[in-house]
Amino acid sequence: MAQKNRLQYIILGLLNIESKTGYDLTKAFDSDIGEFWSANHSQIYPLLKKMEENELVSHHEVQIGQKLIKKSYDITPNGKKIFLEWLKEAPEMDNNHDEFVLKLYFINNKNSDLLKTMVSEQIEFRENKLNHLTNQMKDKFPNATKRKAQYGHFCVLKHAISREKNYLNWLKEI
Amino acid sequence: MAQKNRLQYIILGLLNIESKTGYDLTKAFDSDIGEFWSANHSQIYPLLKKMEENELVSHHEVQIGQKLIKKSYDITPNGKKIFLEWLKEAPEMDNNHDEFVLKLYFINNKNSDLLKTMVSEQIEFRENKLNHLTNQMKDKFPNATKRKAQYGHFCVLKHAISREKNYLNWLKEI
DNA sequence: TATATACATGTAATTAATTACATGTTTTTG
DNA sequence: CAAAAACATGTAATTAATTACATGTATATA
Repeated sequence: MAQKNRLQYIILGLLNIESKTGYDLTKAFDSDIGEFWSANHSQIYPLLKKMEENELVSHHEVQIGQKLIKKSYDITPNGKKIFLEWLKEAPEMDNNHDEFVLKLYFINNKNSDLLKTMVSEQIEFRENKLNHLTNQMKDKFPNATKRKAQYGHFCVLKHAISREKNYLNWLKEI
Repeated sequence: MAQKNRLQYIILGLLNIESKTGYDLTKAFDSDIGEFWSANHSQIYPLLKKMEENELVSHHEVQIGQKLIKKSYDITPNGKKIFLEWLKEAPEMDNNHDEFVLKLYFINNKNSDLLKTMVSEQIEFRENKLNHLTNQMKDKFPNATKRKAQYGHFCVLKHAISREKNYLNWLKEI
């Protein structure tokens, strides 16, 4: 694609919290981060290698059981520097690539059956998502202490929830 | 990237309205469609060529001035079929890749100066965007007739506006 | 104890998308 | 009329990201 190397910064951000293996990082995209970003292990492993060459991360080996040796990656001082610089830069604004919205753009007949089906399916989908997100919120931020400890994450989740609510309102108006 | 060929469908959708040149298509991403999707001419021209090979589009030549010959592309019956099939499919949901949100995720100190700067800069940015969008709305949909004629586009713009308002509310809460 | 599931780590092939390179014509405007 | 801006169309190099290929270990469970 030729994007702005965002995965690299996400990896740095996650390693900045604590040492992680490629597998741990991969899993992060199935849970927390996965709520708003995606990545595959087949992209993560080679990138970790490249980042190690560039001295943004290093790794130490951890023996598990009899044979298995895990590579646990750590952020280097240089990695921290690069990460903080990125945090401080103004974020790039790229478009919301929402395929539902894209499709809708091409539908000009207010009364078409296709529009009705699309909208009602989308409503169902979004309601499920909203449900999932509110559960996440209950699980992860049941009290003020947790909200403070991970304030950024809390805000992001709150954002996702209000976005879904707003999305649903809009859908119902159509 | 290995995405789902969405640009191809956008091109089909735009050609389905009327015959267009590569340049016209490119410009579409600076105006209407550009509000929520992006593409470069260096991606559009080769794709048009490929789509012509696949018989989704064809072109006819139009002489301009003395020397210049424009290629105006038309959607083929097969192209229309493919486009409508795509419209009917359930849209793929991919993540909102919002870099501001991503950065926020990594900031856990509620009182940090960085957070304050980031949020206030983002508020400014989003207010400009909201402003731009409401102007678009006034320009393009001043009356009910226009809203009906391009209902999809109208809905998309309304969505963008309500999304920005919601985004701003959320930002101000932080 | 067999077996399924989760853990763990890679590479290869392909495609999508950006940035930069490259060239020429037509129209507008000062 | 000269110059700038907009029109017009491509290619090349690079990078990002997905899907598929490939292999093996450790742990939980039936």
